[in-house]
Amino acid sequence: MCDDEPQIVRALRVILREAGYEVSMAATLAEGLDLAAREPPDAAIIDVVLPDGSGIELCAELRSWSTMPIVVLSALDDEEQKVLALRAGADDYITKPFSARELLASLEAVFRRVVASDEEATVTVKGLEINFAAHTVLRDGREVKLTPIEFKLLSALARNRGRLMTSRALLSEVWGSAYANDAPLLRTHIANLRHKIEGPDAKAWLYIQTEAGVGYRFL
Amino acid sequence: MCDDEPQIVRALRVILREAGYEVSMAATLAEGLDLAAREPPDAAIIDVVLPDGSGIELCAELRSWSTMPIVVLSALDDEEQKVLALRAGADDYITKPFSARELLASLEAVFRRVVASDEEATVTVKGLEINFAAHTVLRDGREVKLTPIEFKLLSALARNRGRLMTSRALLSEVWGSAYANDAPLLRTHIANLRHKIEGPDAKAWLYIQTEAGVGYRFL
DNA sequence: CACGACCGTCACGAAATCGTTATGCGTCGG
DNA sequence: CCGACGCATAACGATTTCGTGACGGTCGTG
Repeated sequence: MCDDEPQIVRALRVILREAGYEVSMAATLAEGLDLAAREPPDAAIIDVVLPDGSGIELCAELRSWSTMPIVVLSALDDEEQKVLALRAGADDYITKPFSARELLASLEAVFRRVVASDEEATVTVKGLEINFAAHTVLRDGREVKLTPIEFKLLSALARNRGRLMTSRALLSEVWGSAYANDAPLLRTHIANLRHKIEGPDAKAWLYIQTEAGVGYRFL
Repeated sequence: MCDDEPQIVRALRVILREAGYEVSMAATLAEGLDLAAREPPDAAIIDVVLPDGSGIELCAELRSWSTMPIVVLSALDDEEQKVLALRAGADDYITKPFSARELLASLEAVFRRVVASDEEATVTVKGLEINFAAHTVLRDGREVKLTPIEFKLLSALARNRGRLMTSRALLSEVWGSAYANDAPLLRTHIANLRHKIEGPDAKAWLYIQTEAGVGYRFL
């Protein structure tokens, strides 16, 4: 659980303990990241607003190396934010105030979903296999070497496969919200990424389509 | 394996043997309990319906004194029952009919998940054998002497074999969270460790791959 | 046809990261 | 008391990776 409001923390702890879960807590983004890395929990509950950043960033960060179920809490019922959270890899989005039953139901649903599609840590599309847990990409069986940023970029795209992602969304997910307007930056990295996952010689883009003026789409 | 339907028993035995597992069988709840106590297996596969009781009971019974991975088989895809089984301590729930691949995937997933708390497992990869209980490492039969920290480091990597571990995760697991940012520390110990488990002279790293900017991967 | 908007590509300097070696400190056993 | 050992830290060269700016191509519009 990652939240900085004492009330919420207390309430959550009681609810979860009572339901038989073991709970460990962090108050900031950094702490949450550290905690999750040190003793990986079965699931994560994250508040959107944290002292040192956005819970959605933390969500994306966790998703880059873990498949644990993630539930995001938010004070406002904003459709936009909800979509952002889910795109960043969250499994559910709950708005405060919420009832204990609501939260527990969400958790159980998320658990069921994960057990069912367990180890869906790998996405395969047209001969391109992306393994999130191992941080590897294979094209027709051969490994493709990607830089950290290229992998984050590809992950963000692949997690939303089929959907169009705006340049703004991609930039803030990979580089952080400070870079949200740096379109040229995104262009060069998309170019580099394409050359690695498409063949060295490719006439048409097979995996990453560009939607002029809007963004990019994976598939 | 604990099941009373001859067809299933035969099929399972073939599937598991073929995958390299050693199999012992029991037909009833009582037999299963007895077998598990007499020669504790690495994992248990239990049918929900047994002649003398419920497989879920057996599951709970085993859980009271063992941490072995447990997979529950059921003829009906009942959400309610699935939750019951998982609550009783099962690690996965598979509905019949199931494919061989499905079962094996489940088993592997469950093994990976449980290995963390399993102290008596021994991992062998490409001539490198790591015995967690005995704290020993053998390369091609010859013992390799490791310092305590080197062994902890190798263990952390080997327990998550195939997966990429963040430098941050490795540091907090081996040295504690206070060192989570001390990348240079990790580097030198990785270097020392490599020189001991790879030959004294090795052109490419066989066991520990490095993913620049992210972390390390064992395999 | 001229123009602007947008995209893909290339090249280059700055910064980050990695592997390695060396040094100093503390501990333990002989 | 002294040497051996494990460990943390520092330093350095080599390589990789990143961000930026410039350039050319394409498309749609007036």
